[in-house]
Amino acid sequence: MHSFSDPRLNQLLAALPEPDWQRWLPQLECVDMPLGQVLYESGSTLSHVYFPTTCIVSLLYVMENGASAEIAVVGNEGIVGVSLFMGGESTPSRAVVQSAGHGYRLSSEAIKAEFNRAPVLHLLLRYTQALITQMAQTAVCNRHHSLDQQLCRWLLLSLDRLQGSELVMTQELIANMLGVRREGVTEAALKLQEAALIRYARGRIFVLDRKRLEERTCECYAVVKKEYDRLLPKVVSS
Amino acid sequence: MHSFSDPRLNQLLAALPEPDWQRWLPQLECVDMPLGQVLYESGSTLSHVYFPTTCIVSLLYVMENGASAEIAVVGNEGIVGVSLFMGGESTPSRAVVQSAGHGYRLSSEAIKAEFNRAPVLHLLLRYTQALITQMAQTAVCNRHHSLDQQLCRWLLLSLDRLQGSELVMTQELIANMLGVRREGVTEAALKLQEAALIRYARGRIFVLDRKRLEERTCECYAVVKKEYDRLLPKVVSS
DNA sequence: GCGAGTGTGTTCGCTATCGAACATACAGTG
DNA sequence: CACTGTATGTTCGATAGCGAACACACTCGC
Repeated sequence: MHSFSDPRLNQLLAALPEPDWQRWLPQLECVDMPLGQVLYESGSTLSHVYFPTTCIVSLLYVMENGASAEIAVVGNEGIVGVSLFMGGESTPSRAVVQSAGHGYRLSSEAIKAEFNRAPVLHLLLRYTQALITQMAQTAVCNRHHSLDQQLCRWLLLSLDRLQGSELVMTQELIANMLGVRREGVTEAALKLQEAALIRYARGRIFVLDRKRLEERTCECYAVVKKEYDRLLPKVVSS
Repeated sequence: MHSFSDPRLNQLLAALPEPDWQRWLPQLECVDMPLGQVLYESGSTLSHVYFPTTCIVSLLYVMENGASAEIAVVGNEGIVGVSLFMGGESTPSRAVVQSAGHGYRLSSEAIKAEFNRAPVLHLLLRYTQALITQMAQTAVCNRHHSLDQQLCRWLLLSLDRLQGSELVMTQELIANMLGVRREGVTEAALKLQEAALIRYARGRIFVLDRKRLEERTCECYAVVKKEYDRLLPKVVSS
């Protein structure tokens, strides 16, 4: 028994009309995506687009001084490497696997060829608009909301892209994503643990009370969620 | 003598191949864009896309409590209303004229019809990628850089979208855009004035030393600038 | 069962920004 | 010219998050 996941766990792939799907299938290549793997570097020419199935990928901007901040997160609802079909070939950010799992990839030539066929295009563009919303909301949240709220938002966004309620993730890594100090994350996480919203231990976080996390986060989470729901095809629960 | 500007002051329109341009021209409608005009509201269905020629438009997210933050700025290099061709029809932000002037607009039906013709598409998508970069960098900047640096960035981004070196803009408005207090902008602006980088008086800001503004801002400005230069057609100086 | 490495908890002083309140000063109106 | 509104300047205490340093504690490999 191999560990390859069903490509249609990715919602964009799942939403492809049958003829498109049949054409894509032979070109899709399953790839293992271990924690920390870099899918593309800032400014590098992308060779593939990635469709996560069971992993989560962070889009990070890495500053000149080495500090970084997550500007968006992509899971099985999306695609990594939109700059390939947006026409830029590269983008000044890095894509890193934030939660290990699998995904499928398609070569840049294949995606560009596909993109020149109209029907597929609209689905990918709608997804891109949702991604834009997530970025915009990240900007707003960074400006206006507390670390506590941002941690809740981050947990929820990650949770939405995984099955189950466990995240494999250290506070140090979360701090890198949010662009804050690790100590700040420790304090915020302590509060959440004391309030029995989450429980964690050495790199594992269990979400105990999702509902109250949603109450505790800022409006940014809901705005992004609503926009993904609006723009992307409904998921049939598997 | 009317005050209508040449539509080809907009760089995207200017970059249209001749046949496309001939087809678009009769559909373009010149519109006056006074300070503060709202081109679209959060969530509303867009009726037109706008091509600024001599104005600047801010894309703002307005929070539940009424506070706002600018997530991107569009001038004669771009187009307002990308969600129309991205497929979403609306977006959870507001577009407001930040600097008065003129622009041209195209009805949603027209832009969608045009978008289904391949060649035009690539130009608009490349622009959209540049816009995505601006948003991502806004998120990073909000997280990591000082108000002083952000003010420099904002001035430079605005300056790039105007001819001349004067901005008509109060500190209060800048504060709204940056999502900070007006007093903070006053302090930062004072420093810049004392250093003779700018001079201002009652809603007019004169940039005296652009070079040193660039030295003083964070890397975010250069990242965005470089990406616009890379992705968009070269401008022929008029 | 020991040690090294990793993950988490705690503390302290520091700084940028906030929130609120108030002062000044210029510009257009009548 | 006086009045009014708008734009800018200044101050004060409060606070969130930073930077640095250090303590503890669990886990894995030997």
